Amino acid sequence: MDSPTNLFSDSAPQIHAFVPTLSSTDLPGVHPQPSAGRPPPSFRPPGFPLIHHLLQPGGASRRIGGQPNTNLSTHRHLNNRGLEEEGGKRDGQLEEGMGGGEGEVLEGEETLLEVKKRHSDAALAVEWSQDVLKLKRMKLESRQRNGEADGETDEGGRKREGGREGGREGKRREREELKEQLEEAKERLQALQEKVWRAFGEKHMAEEENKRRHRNGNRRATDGGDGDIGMMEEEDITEGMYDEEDIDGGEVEKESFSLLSASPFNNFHIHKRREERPKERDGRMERGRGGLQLEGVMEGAGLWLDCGGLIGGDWDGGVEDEGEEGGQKFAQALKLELGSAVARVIDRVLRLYTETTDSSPSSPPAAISFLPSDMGNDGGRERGVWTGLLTRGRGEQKTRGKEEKTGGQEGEREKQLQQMSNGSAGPPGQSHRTEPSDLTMPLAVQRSPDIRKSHPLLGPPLSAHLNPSHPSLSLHQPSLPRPPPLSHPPLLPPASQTKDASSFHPSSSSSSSSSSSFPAPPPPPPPPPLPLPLLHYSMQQLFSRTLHHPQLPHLAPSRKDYLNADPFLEFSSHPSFPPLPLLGHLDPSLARHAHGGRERERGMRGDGGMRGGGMDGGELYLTAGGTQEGLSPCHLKKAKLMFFYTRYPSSNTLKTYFPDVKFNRCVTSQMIKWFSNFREFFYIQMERFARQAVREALTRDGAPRLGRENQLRVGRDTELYRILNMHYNKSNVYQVPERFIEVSEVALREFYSAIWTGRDSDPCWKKGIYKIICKLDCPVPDAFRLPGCPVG
DNA sequence: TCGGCTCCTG
DNA sequence: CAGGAGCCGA
Repeated sequence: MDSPTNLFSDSAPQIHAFVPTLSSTDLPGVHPQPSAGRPPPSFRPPGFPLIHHLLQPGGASRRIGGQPNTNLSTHRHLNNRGLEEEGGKRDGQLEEGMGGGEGEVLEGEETLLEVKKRHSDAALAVEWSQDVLKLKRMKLESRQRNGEADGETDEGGRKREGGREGGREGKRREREELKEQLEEAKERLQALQEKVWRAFGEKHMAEEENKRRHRNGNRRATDGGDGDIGMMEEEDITEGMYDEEDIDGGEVEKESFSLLSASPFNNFHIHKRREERPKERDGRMERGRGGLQLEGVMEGAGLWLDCGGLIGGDWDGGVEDEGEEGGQKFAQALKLELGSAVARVIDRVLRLYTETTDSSPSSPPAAISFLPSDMGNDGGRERGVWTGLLTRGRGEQKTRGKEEKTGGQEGEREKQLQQMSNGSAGPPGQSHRTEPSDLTMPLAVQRSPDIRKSHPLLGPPLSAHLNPSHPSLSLHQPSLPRPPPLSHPPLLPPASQTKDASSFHPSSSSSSSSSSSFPAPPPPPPPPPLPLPLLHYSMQQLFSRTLHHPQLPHLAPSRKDYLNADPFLEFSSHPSFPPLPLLGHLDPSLARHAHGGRERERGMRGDGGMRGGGMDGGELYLTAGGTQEGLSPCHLKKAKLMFFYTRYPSSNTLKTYFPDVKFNRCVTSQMIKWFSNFREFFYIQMERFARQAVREALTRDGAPRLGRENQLRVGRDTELYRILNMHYNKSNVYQVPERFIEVSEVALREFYSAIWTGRDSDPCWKKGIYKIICKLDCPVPDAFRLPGCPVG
């Protein structure tokens, strides 16, 4: 978890995919030129298939050459492209041909496979390519017939039977036609092949041909054969092919630069790519040019595909025939154009929005959120941050020293705060609390830098990826020295500590001061489970507002006002976090589940509800006097944030910081129970990571040294930090105070020490640790004294 | 006796 | 996260 800038910088390439410079014509895979020499027979302007794709609601990813339904869809496309001219007479060959001539195919395929196994050198590539072209053609023919059959199931078996009869009659003639077409296609494709060959070099093409040939063999076996090619033992081979394709089909497809199969927009591949992206990024430049360009295409596509069923949907999967390539290219071009256009619109809207919020007088300066987290000095600075959020200028008074010196003033201030909270007008933020659904890491990784800059209050991201060139980095990565911890001397790791640190320390610290000087970005932390590109997020935002609350747009102008009115809302209603996790995929019905049943049952509304009406579930708990009989989810979130400062709050402390709660025995117990649960989680994690560290220390070198303890740290780039942040600061809109990190480190080391020395055999071994941690509480920032929910 | 805490369970 | 049991100290 590190500076937010880093994560956004990391996502920059993907965002670039939307900039106009990457228009569809610039994309190699979309460029019309490569298809110039392609056999045109089956190409049609894919108007209908395109729309068909766009209208695919499910967005289910389809694997190439995979399941029958995949083929069905593809066949329909072929059907729709006017291949009907060959008519029902071809239907008859669907089964007939498969039974008749497939043997040759398989024999040839066996031969090819054998050859492929024996010879991998480039010299065979050309020869193979001819075979591939042939097979491609066969496959296409087969698909056409299959499409005839599959695409018209509505008409029942009658037409099929009729077609079968017609097929018998014209069987001979059609074979001749097919052969002619095959020859024609061969020639054209061969010419094209030579072009490609020249362009990309023999070796590369040889490999690609090898792969493609293999894959084509698979598909042909899968799809059934042509009329002039026999079929035998198909099942066995096909099964094998399926297996093989399951295993490495995606890789083959990804690596191949196949002009015959320009279908890089494959969900499977995209997702696979995303998983590999971190480690691939470095090596990508070293790949063949074709591969590199294809990467660009795929990256761009990935963003759209991530929009789930919105538009990417079903259209990319498995379309691989040259006959469809034109349509595919058209679809890709349109998709990219749409993508860039929508992205521009979204960017504009977001820019407008963020300008209004940034220019609002009560908005904190951008730098404030990235103040060096030197809460270690007592949290005073952090308090300043919070106070700055609440009321401009008040934060300046909040240095620790001043507070101690001006206790009387603070008392007055507290009175004022209490008045604010109990005033008849009601706390401004009370009615605007929000419950943003959080998707911390994934978003953070891929959110736009612009967004991030405009919303500096976002918590630190997890990733340690840096883009030092990013303009905001200098602002937000101050080089202030890390403050000394309060009570416990920090067991700062030695400078030499690196990779062999414990797993909760996956990389060098980039937090605060020590990290910014690291020359090279540390190894990336565990990748977020669901990276969310900006577009996805933006679309989610737009859809969550428009779909859930279509009336919202007209409320947009007033947003600035109520933002100013409620400082908490600076966090809570911030659009920087999607209201819906990726799960939703822009589908409101799905997104509804993402908020969790309990909160909804309690009257907690989704993000949109709060924004639209300024209502919040918390209001349901309000009594006439402005306090609540019960505890709302907002209170829970606030309590979690308070846990960053105090692990063992007293009842009085709780009453002080929850002025809007009407405390009774039950409520107090519940809140105390909350903190008890917080502690439990905290200690469980500490113990878990400490044990892991001990294990690793033992396995690392047979003679473990206690010096390893020095590597026990909880930097913002560690897994432990990520877990803690996710638990207590799920929406990640609050900057975890450095103080808490230090406390966590102390706890971790205490656990480690206890486990290391075997003290954990004592049933009460944790009590001593509890006692230590108990003393490390620090004052909660005054901002928490305000009623309401700080971050939603 | 009561409040608070930990531990366990669901 | 809540509920309950058990423990401890005021």
